[in-house]
Amino acid sequence: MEISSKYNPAEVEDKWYKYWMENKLFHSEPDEREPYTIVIPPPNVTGILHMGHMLNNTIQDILVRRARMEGKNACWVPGTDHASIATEAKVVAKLTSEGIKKSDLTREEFLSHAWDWTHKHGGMILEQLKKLGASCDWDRTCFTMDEVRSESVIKVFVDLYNKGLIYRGVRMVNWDPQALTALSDEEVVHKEVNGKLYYLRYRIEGEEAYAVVATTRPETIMGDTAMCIHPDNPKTAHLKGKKVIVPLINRVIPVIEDEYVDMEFGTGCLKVTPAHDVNDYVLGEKYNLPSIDIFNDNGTLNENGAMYAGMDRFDARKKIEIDLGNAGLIEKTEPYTNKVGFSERTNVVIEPKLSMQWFLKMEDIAKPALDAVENDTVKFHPAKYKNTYRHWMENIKDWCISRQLWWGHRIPAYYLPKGGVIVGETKEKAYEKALQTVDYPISIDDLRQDEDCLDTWFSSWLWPISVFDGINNPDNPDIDYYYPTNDLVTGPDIIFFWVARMIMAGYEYRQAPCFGNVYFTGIVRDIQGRKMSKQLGNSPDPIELMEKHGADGVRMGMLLASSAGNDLLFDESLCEQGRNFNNKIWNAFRLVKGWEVNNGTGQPETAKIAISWFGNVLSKTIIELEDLFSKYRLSEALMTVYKLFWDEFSSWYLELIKPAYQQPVDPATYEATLSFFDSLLRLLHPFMPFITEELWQALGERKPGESIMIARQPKATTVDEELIADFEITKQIIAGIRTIRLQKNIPGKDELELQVIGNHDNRFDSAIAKMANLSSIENITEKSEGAVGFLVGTTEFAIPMGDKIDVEAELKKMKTELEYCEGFLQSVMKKLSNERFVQNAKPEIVENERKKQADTKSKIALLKESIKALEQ
RNA sequence: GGGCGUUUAGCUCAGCUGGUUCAGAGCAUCUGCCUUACAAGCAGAGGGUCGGCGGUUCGAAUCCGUCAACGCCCACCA
Repeated sequence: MEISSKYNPAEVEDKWYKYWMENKLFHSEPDEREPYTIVIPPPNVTGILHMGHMLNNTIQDILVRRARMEGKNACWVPGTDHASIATEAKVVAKLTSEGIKKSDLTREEFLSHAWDWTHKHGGMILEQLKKLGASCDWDRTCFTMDEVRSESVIKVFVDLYNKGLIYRGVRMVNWDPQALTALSDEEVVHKEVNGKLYYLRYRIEGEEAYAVVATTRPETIMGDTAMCIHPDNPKTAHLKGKKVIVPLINRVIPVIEDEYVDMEFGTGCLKVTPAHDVNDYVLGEKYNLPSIDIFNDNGTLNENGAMYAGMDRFDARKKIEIDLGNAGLIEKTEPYTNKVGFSERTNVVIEPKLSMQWFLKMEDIAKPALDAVENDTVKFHPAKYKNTYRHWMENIKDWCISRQLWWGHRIPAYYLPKGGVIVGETKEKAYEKALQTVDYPISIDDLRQDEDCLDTWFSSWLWPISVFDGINNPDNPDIDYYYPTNDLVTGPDIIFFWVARMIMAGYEYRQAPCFGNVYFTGIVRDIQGRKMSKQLGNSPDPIELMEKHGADGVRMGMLLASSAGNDLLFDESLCEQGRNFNNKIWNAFRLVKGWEVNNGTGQPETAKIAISWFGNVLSKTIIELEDLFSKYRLSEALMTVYKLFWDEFSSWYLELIKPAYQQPVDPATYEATLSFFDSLLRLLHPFMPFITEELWQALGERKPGESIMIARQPKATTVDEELIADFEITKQIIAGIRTIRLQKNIPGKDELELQVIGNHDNRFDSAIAKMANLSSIENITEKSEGAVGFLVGTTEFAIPMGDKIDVEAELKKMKTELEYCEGFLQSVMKKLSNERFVQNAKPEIVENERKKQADTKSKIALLKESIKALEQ
């Protein structure tokens, strides 16, 4: 049969993915086997695949496929996230482009647009994951806003409310003036911004003097309700008990004293704007100050902004600077860098704003979740993230869970006509409850549902439970079987958003951890170490990459770059390495399958050696791999299999057993080789699913529906370490001869004679002869004249050269070697003559040094002899 | 401002509890080969005083201190 010398992924990948799907090989149902469960970190429903997804899902697929091949009942649940704020923003933008304003639509109309959008663009990312080979159980695909998940979210909200853990209150929250919603602290990113520090003059009431205040936000002076000084600050002591006048608007405000004020900063005077600064808010509470809100929700100034009403906050800042300057009320300005909060989603400057929001009390539910990670019930890989986690959990603040959005789970709270709120899973249930609590007649239509919806993470945190319907039906067979899940693979950037909260939900609703291990991937960066981003245009399109290099090639490229716990610098050339490896496997297969088997052919000695040696190397590697997988060192595991296939199997084993051109192979060797190949494909399968399936199917007779996917991982047998070590010496001898060939320009076709001086194990001589193309191997006592030699251990090997020898070059080489050996011997002797070393060091260490000493001495003797012989 | 982490070959990284798997791997580089599986390949080779300084020890890439550079997380100093 004629097979191309290049592997063509495009021809095989879709075929096998279809085959796996048709045979339901991804699907899992509870049975008597041990379960292995992963839930996917749900990507945004309308998102498209980027390199971060590629990495994350490649890792999950490797873990799932490996577990499946270990005989576990593997289940990888896929799904998507409704991504409340991001999706709503996209829908609003789309409507705007069509000339439709959100404010002109009813909630129902808007949601209908949002669902249209979701159905049109949704789920594409899951289709893309199939290209990667992801072995998800697609029959279990979930969406955070589908019926079961929505019901779960509402149920949990009601439950937590009834437990007294959810409350409603006016708090200072992070307000996004573009998305027009509150955000949790985690959704705010602080960035350094170059701005100005303004020194503003506040006239002291009844005096001609001024008190000067330093601020970065002069536009907020209209909201000032006090000035604050430190009680012990001599510089500001003259202001005690006085009142000052707010510039421009001439409102009189008191001077209060609090130790919060930093005496060193600015002028020692602080303007207090309780409505627009978190610290000022605290001061306002403490001293019972009025709070004047000067902003509209969209960041423009309201009627409290006096002559600036209607202006955008940043325009107002510029205008007020001019006006204050003209009025002589700015003492000076200086350049100033400070940290400003930005919305993670819309990237606009966050405005601290007082508003009524829903909160979840965190302290109690955080406790078991903190312990679980501390005592490794939930293990973090790498463990360094335990510190980050602990710090956050120990300082946890209540979670603002309400969002002023429509796209999401609407808060199941219903307001009564005469005040008060009832929380219930449905309006009907709330109404029933209301009838019991109010003493006036009401109809169900009198109940008005809260307009807000819940933070997206309020549904994601239930994910490991809700995908198995464990909230609505806590005793169903799926949740009993699959929960707790085994591994979670995600990025450290969402450790607080998601990971921590899932662990909390796990303890709150299952009294058990939601997963055993969390594998944190690094961030995918480009080769220069920059984050991949649309703006930079440095992010390759994953689909194009897979079309170019094959999914297996890209998977390998991703993994090669991702050493455990570090960011990865991704470069397309890594995929080329993956593709090259695919070709290597492909061609090894072509070689083996091209052989003719002849029952009459006897098994050569070299083949026997090769089979025995490689069997041991294989077993040894299998054991190594088990260890690496147990530590989640996947990149190293891949490298280990890579070297096993490329170096040990292809370069050594296959070359050893390869019959002469157009000669048949004996059946015993052929069978052994097929069996090794089979094992190698199984070891490789979790990393490169497509090519391994293609070749495994062609390697032997397969029944319909059979697949390498559900074959077992090969098992290790006992390992003969000594045999492996001895063969390593054989490799060195062969390499030594090859080096001489190269140096002396002797073609591979020319047969050589090998002379051995000293101890030599001749078990592998036939292998040496074959691999180095020798006509004879001879034990002699003295190297013949005109032979070029090399040392392996303390044994000398030599090739007679006749007149080809370059005496000068040989001498130089040997003298260099001698010099090195003498230096080495000296350092060993120095150690051994140190009494404290001999006394204190472990006996085997000392023994080792003695052996080094003896070996080096005999080497030196050999070299000296050879040099003497040459010099004659 | 606090906390954590990183620094080992040109690049990306392994080196756990100090001493033969201690100076390693892959890629890149260099040399010679189109040898009938594979030139996207084969064979071979070179390359690092383990960030700087100090200490502990018979012995330090490994433990301690300190400095430097870089990265990440957290924090209300206007």
